[in-house]
Order: sequence, then C-alpha cells, then structure tokens
Amino acid sequence: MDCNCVSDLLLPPVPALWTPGFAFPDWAYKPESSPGSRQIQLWHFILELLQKEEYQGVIAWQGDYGEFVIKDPDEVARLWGIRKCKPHMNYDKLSRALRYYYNKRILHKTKGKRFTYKFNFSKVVLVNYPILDMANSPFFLAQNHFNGGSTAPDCSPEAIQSLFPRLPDSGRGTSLFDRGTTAPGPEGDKLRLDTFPFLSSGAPCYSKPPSLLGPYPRNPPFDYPWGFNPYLPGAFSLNNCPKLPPGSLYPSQFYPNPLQSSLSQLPHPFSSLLPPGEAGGGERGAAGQTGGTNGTAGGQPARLCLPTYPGSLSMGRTDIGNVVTLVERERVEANPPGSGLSLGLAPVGLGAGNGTGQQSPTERRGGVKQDPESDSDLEITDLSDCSSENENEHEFSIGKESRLANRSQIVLDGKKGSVLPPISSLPPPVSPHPLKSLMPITPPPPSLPPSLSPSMALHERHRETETLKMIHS
DNA sequence: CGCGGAACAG
DNA sequence: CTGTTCCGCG
Repeated sequence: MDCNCVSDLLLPPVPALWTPGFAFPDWAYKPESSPGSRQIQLWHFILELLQKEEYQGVIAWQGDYGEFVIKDPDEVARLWGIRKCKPHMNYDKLSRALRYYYNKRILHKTKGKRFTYKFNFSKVVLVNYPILDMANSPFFLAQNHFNGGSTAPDCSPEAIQSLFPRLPDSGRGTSLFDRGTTAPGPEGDKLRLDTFPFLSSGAPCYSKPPSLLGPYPRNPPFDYPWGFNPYLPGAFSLNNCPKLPPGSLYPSQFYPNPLQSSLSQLPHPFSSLLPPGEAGGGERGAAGQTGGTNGTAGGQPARLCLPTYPGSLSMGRTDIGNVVTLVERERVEANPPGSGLSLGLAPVGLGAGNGTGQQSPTERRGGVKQDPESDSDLEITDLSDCSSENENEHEFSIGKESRLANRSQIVLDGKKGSVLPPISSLPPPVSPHPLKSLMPITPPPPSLPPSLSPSMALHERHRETETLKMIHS
C-alpha cells in the first residue's frame, strides 16, 4: 500500500503488455517456487520493453541478434522500479540484477559497448514453424531414439505454439494464446516460452499465418508469430533458401554454421536428415545469395535440419514460425547410450568435453575461460531432455553454484522424452544487420528444389484435410 | 562503466 | 529463488 505501484496491471509505461491478458506463461514467472509471486522477471521486462515501440528510445534491439542497448539507463531503471515498486531503483542496481543473469546465462554483456547486453540465446532453439508438427515428425521420432527411445514426445503443437509470444504488432491485443481456454492439459502448462518478441527491432513483420494455424490437429487455433527469431530477425523469412532442405531450421545464409559439419557427420538420424545434396556438400548458392557465407570449409551452411516437414519452406514468411525453446541444461551429461547424437554436436561449442560429460562452455573462470560473450559461444543446446519443470532437475551447474540454471528450461510440453534435437546452438549470424535480413522478403525462388516437393505435398495434404473438414461440416 | 561479493528482503 | 542494496575494485 505504500507503494502505489500498480502491481500487475497496467503501469502507465507498459500498457498493453501488462494487461492481464498478456501474461507470460506460468513458467515464465515462477513456476511453483515462489508462492504467489508471479512477478515478472527482469529479463521479461526487458524483453517487453524491447518489444514495444514506445520504448525504442530507451531500450532497443541493436547490433547482433539478441543484442540490445539500453539507451536510457535511468529510464529503464525507473520503469523497472515502477514495475517492482522500487522507487529507488537505479541503473546500478538494475545492472546488478542483469549481471546475475550472466551466470544464469540468460544474458551476457556485450563488451565494449556501453549499456549493451545480449540475450544468450544459445539456449534457445529456434525451430521453424513447420516443426510444429514435430510431434508427428520423423524428426521427433528419431529424437526419441536419442532419448533413449522413450515414448512419444509430446511436443505437441500446442505446446510449441505456446512458446510464441504475442505478436507485437499486429495483434496488439492479447497474447497469442490466452491460455486458459485452451486448457493445455495437465501438464500442458508447463514450460512455455511465450515471450521473445525479438524481432521487434523494427520489423513489423508479424502477421498471422492464416492457413497454417488450423491444420494442427491437436489444437485450437493458434497464431504463430513468425519472423521472430531472436537470432535472426527475419531470417526465417523464408525467403529464399532454395537450397535449404525442407525443414531446415536456419537459412543457410545466415548461419555459416559450425554445426553444419557436425550435422552432416552425425551418425544416424541426423545425417539422414540432411538432404542428400546438402549433406554431401550441397551447392547452395547458386543464386548467389551467398550472403556471408563464410568460406568455411564445406561451406554448408549449417542448418539444423529437421526432418522434412510439410510446408516448411514453401510458405511465405508468414507461414513460418519459430519455436523457441529455452533449454537450460546444456547437454545432458549422458548421451544416450546408443545415440550418437548428442554428441556430434558436443564439440562444437565447447571444448569437447574433457571430462565426463560436461564441461561448461564457459569454463567458468577457471582455466581457459572462454569468453562467454563471444558470439562464438555456440553452445549446443541439447534438448534431449525435455522434461517438465520439476522432475529431474539435474542441472549441471556450471560454476560455482549450481544454482544457475534451473528453471529456465523450457521445453516443449514437457514430458520426458520429448525433445528437440540437439540442434541448437545458434551459430552466430553472419549478417551483421539483422534488420536487413528482415526487410527483404524475397519472393520464393521460382524453381524450388526438389527437396521441397515433399513438403509441398504435405502442404497439400493439409489443405486437403482442411477441405475435407469443411466439406464435412 | 562494469563487475561480483555479501547481506538482506519477499 | 530473484532480485535489491551496498560497496570496493579495476
């Protein structure tokens, strides 16, 4: 009462965002742990400000993907103070809180740039929207293998969907999923990342993918934001990428990817996921869009491929959505016995495990301390453990206290077993200009590679389904 | 400015 | 736990 703070509802400054309707998923606040406290966390707050154009003057995306600069520290602090009813908040304090995120690896500081921080999306796995069907996708099935062959993953579309944030622009209203109606089921609520409105960096390119919404069997109508990729704003705009295999997660031009090689070499499933052309050294580029392809050997962009998925590339940017998964556990220590999977990737960001299973990418202030900040911190996120929040929280603590990561793990609907591939680790984007990538929504290449065909077919299938439904009704 | 320890609060 | 508040250090 002393504090006039409007606790959760509208604060003048942050209008729409704070409306009741717009809520971050439960997990985003504090799952079970702190009773009653559903206070928004600082990073959410930051994300939200970032999302609102109104605040572009005080904080905005800038620089690399996921990187933002606090243009007006005092103001941001003030806003935060208001939000938290901490009238004496100031940037020094706020920044302290931000620093704690370093350990949690949610954020890191962009050295050399004042007031500039960067979300550490290394733990964020982005998947193309198509993958929504991942539940049925071979990819996931394959995943299971990795996981030890557990049962079907429950990466339900809805779960995934729920990962999406509300679209900033278009919908202006409420969150994509006002869950509540759609009861996700018992566990459905678990981890959902609904925020990450990244793209706001100027890309008003959100729109709802109309047709795609419906198709997913398990759920109600969802919206999928697209273009929303922390790492690559707009990168997903499907534009191009004729060369990408259906299902690729990342447009090659953006990711010169280190993983690439790893992927292609992956033993099972993954390798097979790569389209023949790709795996062997595809030729991408014909059109030249080389954008930044680094000449990395083999050159293949890396893309984390998902199994082919219907409609993946063929649709317009709007069709694509991305799933963001935040995984806290860096790789589960143990790779599933039979699976080579976890593995292949492992080396990529870290120093190839020295030790049994787990080394911190950051190699905590000890020996080689690699700079966490560097974009090169490609850590691989191993999603192979999609457990729900509690359950095994074996965390790997990297560091002094293992309290680092615990909750931020966001999984797709949780149940163990369900998982995304260790795809992750978003490699550093090649393009320095996120915005650039946004704008050009190049029309799809006239001729689609054969690899797309399948997806098209599937796409068609969807239509068919829809049509049938209509007819039915 | 930025960092991280420490004590403390809710 | 997630900050908040202080503080000394570089």
